[in-house]
Order: sequence, then structure tokens, then C-alpha cells
Amino acid sequence: MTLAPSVSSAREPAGLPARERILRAAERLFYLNGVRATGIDRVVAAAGVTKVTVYRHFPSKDELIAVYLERRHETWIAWFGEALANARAAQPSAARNAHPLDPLLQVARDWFAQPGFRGCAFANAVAEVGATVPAVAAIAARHKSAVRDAIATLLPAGETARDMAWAATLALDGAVANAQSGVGSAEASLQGLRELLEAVALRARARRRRG
Amino acid sequence: MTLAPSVSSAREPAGLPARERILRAAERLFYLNGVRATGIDRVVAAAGVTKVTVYRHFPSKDELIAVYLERRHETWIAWFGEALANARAAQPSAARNAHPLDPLLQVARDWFAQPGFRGCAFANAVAEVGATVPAVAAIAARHKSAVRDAIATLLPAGETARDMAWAATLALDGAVANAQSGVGSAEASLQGLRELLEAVALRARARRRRG
DNA sequence: GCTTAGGTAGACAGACCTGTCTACATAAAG
DNA sequence: CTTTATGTAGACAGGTCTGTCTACCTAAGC
Repeated sequence: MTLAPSVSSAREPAGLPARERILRAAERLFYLNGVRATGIDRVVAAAGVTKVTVYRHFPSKDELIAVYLERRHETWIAWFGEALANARAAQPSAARNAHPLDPLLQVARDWFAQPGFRGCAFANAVAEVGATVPAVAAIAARHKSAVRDAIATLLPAGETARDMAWAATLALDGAVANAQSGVGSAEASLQGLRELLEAVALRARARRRRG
Repeated sequence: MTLAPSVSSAREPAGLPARERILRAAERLFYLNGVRATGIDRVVAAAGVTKVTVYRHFPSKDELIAVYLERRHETWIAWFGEALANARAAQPSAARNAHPLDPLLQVARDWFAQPGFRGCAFANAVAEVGATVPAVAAIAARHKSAVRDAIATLLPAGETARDMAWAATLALDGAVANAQSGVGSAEASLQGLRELLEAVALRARARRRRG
């Protein structure tokens, strides 16, 4: 079995407290190489601390994974919400073909283009550890729900807004998974996502017209 | 780190040749617990052979993983194509609300309900080993392309059929990922998938009408 | 000044990983 | 009958994994 490929062996700056360095190193390595594929020793090396220090701050690796996901959830959702708001603000509302979910497409494009993009951290964690770490499944569910809520802010409040936001969340998930596995597929994923989002938005408009 | 949870320690029947038993055991364990999380020793035990026998048939674990994915791809696509065809044949074509992608929704429902469902084997493998095993990414791409082709058989051949099938593929991926991670989410995933598929189908009909 | 928290270094236990080794058994094919 | 393929059993090497251990250091708070 091929092991430990692109380890990204950078070190966290020494000025920060140890716990923060550990978490930053874990965030980078866990996301890039997977929570299971990344050993504690690698986190130790990247954080520039010792193993004792890690285990003084976190009782187990599972706990470290849980805290990593918690932080990732908060920072990612904050970024996502802001990016959506910015994209919507920049959207020329009079533009032809403008639909309420278009900002989501732009944000997805930005996300996929980020260096070191490797898909959804939560979906990856679930795929890696499955149901063996209950905390992982729990936070993944919470995360997905928060994504839906963020997307819902793009939509006019109404009876079907929740369903539409949920559908858009699934569409995003599919595009993310595809962009992750992909051979030259970032653009293709975005194309498919656009098709889905436009279709959903059009259908919603038709529904509203019918009343 | 919690290890080896639901190992499903059944044994393959002794009547079959060793290579077949190995592959069947690998198929079950790799899918259920992940390709990385499953050690060769576990495959050995489940297949009822010895390690020497495994390594006489497969030069390395990576190779075994590749063959596993190859087989899974073939059997899964065969099942999928047939299930789609059956669902379409059973579809009362005069039914109200019938749209060409509806069989896909039914097949997804069946798939999610299968015992031991744990998402898309290829997406999971990519999430686990990432780019470290190039064969994994390659076959995952091939698989996704085959899924799109199978879905395209539901659609009237036309200019946009390929795009629609691709969009439906992404929608399915999203629903699968969600059903996998999910706390009581199989039904919610299907609901979202239905919303997406209906929207895509409606838009296609509108396009056709416009000519 | 003394205690306590947080840090360092590195060895260690016990487990699991992949892959190889020796040595023997069986059965079909030439 | 002999070769070759395929199987068995189990030890082994060398590595990685999580988590614990001893022993020492430093700086802030009381």
C-alpha cells in the first residue's frame, strides 16, 4: 500500500501557543491527507510540539478529529456565508439570466479553485471512518444542515424555499464529490451544477407564478 | 482511534476457487469498512485462504484494490442499467407527473435501502486513498462516465441529453453522499433528489417546446 | 521561594500493517 | 512418473499506528 503521499510538511509558526499550532497542523493535514491516513506523529512534527503535548490537550485522536471538524465547520460556514453574501451583492440584479442561486455557482467555482481543494472535509471524514466515530457522523449532519440554511438566505422566503435550498445543497454535494475525484473535471462539475441550479430556480419561478 | 468496527466476519463458501473467494471477501470488506481500513489479514480470514495464496494471485494490495473496483464497477453498472430499464418498463407512461428521470429516483430508492448500503464505493475509495493510487482515480472517473451513459438511456436523444444526464449524475452523487452520512436522511435525500430530477426534466421539456 | 502548569526529549508497549520466507500437501497435465 | 500449479500453516521482518512512560526544563502566580 502506498503511504503518505503529499504530506505538505510545512511547520506552524512558533509564536502561537501549542494547542493552536496543533489544531492548525491537524486542520491542514487531516483535510489534505485524510483523518485516518494522517498519523499523530505527523501532526506532532508539523505542529512543532511533542506527542506528550498533544495528548495533554486532547485525550485521544478521535477527540482531536472531533475538534478539528468542529473548527473546520465554523470557519468554513463563516467563509461560505460571507462569500454567498458578497456574490449576491455583486450580482447585477438586472442582468439577464440572473437567478437567485447564481451566487452559489460562483462561490462553488471559487471553492473548487482554491489550492489544496480536496472536497468536503465532512463527507471525506464520513467515508474514511464511517460509523466508527459517532461524533463524525453527528457533526457532518449538523454541517450539512448549516449549508442548507446558508443557501436558503439566497431564496425568497416562501413555502418551498426550504426544499429548494435542500435540493441545491445536494447538487452542491454532487458537484464537490465530482470535482474532487476528477480528472479535469472541475469545469465539468460546475457545468453540471449550473444546469441543476438553473433548473431548480426556474421551477421555483414557475411555481411562484402559478401562485 | 477506534479500529475495525463492523467487520462482518462471515466466510466465503469453500466450494469456490481461492481467487474467487478472495475477491468476494475483498468486495464485501472493502466496501463495508473501506479499502484502507481493511487489512489484508482480514481479507485472508474472511476468504478462508492464507496470505501466501492472496499474494500469489495479486502482486500487492493496491492491485487487489484495483481489481476489486474493476469488478464492483462491472457488477454495479450491470445492476444499475438493468434496474433502470425495469423501472422504465414498469412506468405507466400515461401517468400524470411521469417524467423521463423518474425511474432513476426509484432505482436510487432501492439502492439506498439495500442492506449494508454505504454510499458509492468509488467516491469512498477516492476519499480514502486520494491521489496516492492513480488507478483508483482513473476507475472512479470511468465509473462516473458509465453512470452518466446509463442515465442518458432514459432521455430522448437530443442536443441537451448529454448535459441533462450529467446533471442527473451529479444529483445522484449528492443524494448518495447524503444518504450515506445520514442520520435518518435516506428519505430526505430522496426528496431532494426528486426535486432536482423533476426540475431538470421540466426544464428539458420546456427547451424542447421552444425548439 | 515554592508550587503548578505547560513545555521539551525520547524511549517504550502493544497492536496492526504489508509483504516474504520456509516447508509441506494435493492434484492435474504432460 | 514427474513437473507444475495451487493450496496449506505459520513464522518473520520492518514499518506505522495510538497512547504512556520517565525525566528534565521554564516561567508565572501566590
